[in-house]
Amino acid sequence: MLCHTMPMATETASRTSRQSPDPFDVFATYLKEHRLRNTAERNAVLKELVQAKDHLDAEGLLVRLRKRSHPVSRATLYRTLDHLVIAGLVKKHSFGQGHAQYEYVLGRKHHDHMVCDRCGLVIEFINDEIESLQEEVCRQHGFQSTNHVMEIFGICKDCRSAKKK
Amino acid sequence: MLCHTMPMATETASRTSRQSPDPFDVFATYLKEHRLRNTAERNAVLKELVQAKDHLDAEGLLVRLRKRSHPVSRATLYRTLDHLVIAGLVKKHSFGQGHAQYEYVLGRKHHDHMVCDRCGLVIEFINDEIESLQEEVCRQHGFQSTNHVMEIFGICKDCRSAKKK
DNA sequence: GTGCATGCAAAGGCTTTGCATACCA
DNA sequence: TGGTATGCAAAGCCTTTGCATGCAC
Repeated sequence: MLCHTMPMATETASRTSRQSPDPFDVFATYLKEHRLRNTAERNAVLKELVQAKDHLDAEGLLVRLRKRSHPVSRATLYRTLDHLVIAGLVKKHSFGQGHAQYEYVLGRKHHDHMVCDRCGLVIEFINDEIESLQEEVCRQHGFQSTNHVMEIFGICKDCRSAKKK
Repeated sequence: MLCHTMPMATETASRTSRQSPDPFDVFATYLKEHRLRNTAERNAVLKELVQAKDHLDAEGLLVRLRKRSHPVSRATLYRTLDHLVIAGLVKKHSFGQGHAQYEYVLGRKHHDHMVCDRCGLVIEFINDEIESLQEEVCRQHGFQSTNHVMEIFGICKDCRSAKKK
């Protein structure tokens, strides 16, 4: 069975190739400007998100932090995530109903998501035409957009062929 | 307490210019097909959603039901909402973080939303070009879309001018 | 040293569930 | 009448918060 590893080229490129700002520097600056403290816990959370390839929820982050870097309490995790979102390093999504998912976005181009209802797979895609149409719509309504989300739910390629059998 | 569950003919007419299917009929059919019971509570919830112009959350529905038609318990409300979503009469959104919002959609064209971060205003819009681009993206990925959501967050016209003053 | 940050545990908000009773089919 | 639907209250889940202690600045 074929794997769908197709248009991820864009993604890998945007994350690694262009020299994007160092997340820890950016975070340090944010913390300084807001007179917040640069702690090991805060950096551990950021590190885990930078390393993660997928979207992670709070529980997943907690587990990884316990295993791999620096265990952190739930309270600190949530408080840190708030800062990371405000600082623009991380985006918060609510695909599934119930728990939020977090994604490291610094230096990455805006992208949208397809989410498989069956296996939970998240496919990212970029479509500039859609982006510019969105801006157009905002202009028409005098709406100043700060953020937008597009999510397509359905059944992914693999689940579709699995179903047929 | 009196509960009359039938003033729907007028309703449907006023809501849509095109003759769209009667929601109560559609629901009744759904219930019959699934061997579920056609109860006053279930119809009251549907009625409230049909009448509502805006997106409503569970709490808002509960309040309206208490005041205007037929009081319903939280448990029944949520259980009924699930059925309405499955039946395709209602869509569930999670704009705000925390509580879901419900919207009656039967016979309405698919549309997307702009949500004002300041005042909570929800503006609906339709853009066929975006729709077809979305379908195109799905085709490219072999993804079978069942639903999609586009939300633009930001500051609405009114809040922008209010801010300037 | 001064406060903010952390961790713990408890509380919060929304939603779901177990169980006895009510009522549709 | 049989068996689902309802309502109540309690529990679940994710997230936030209060408070004493710890640590960055």
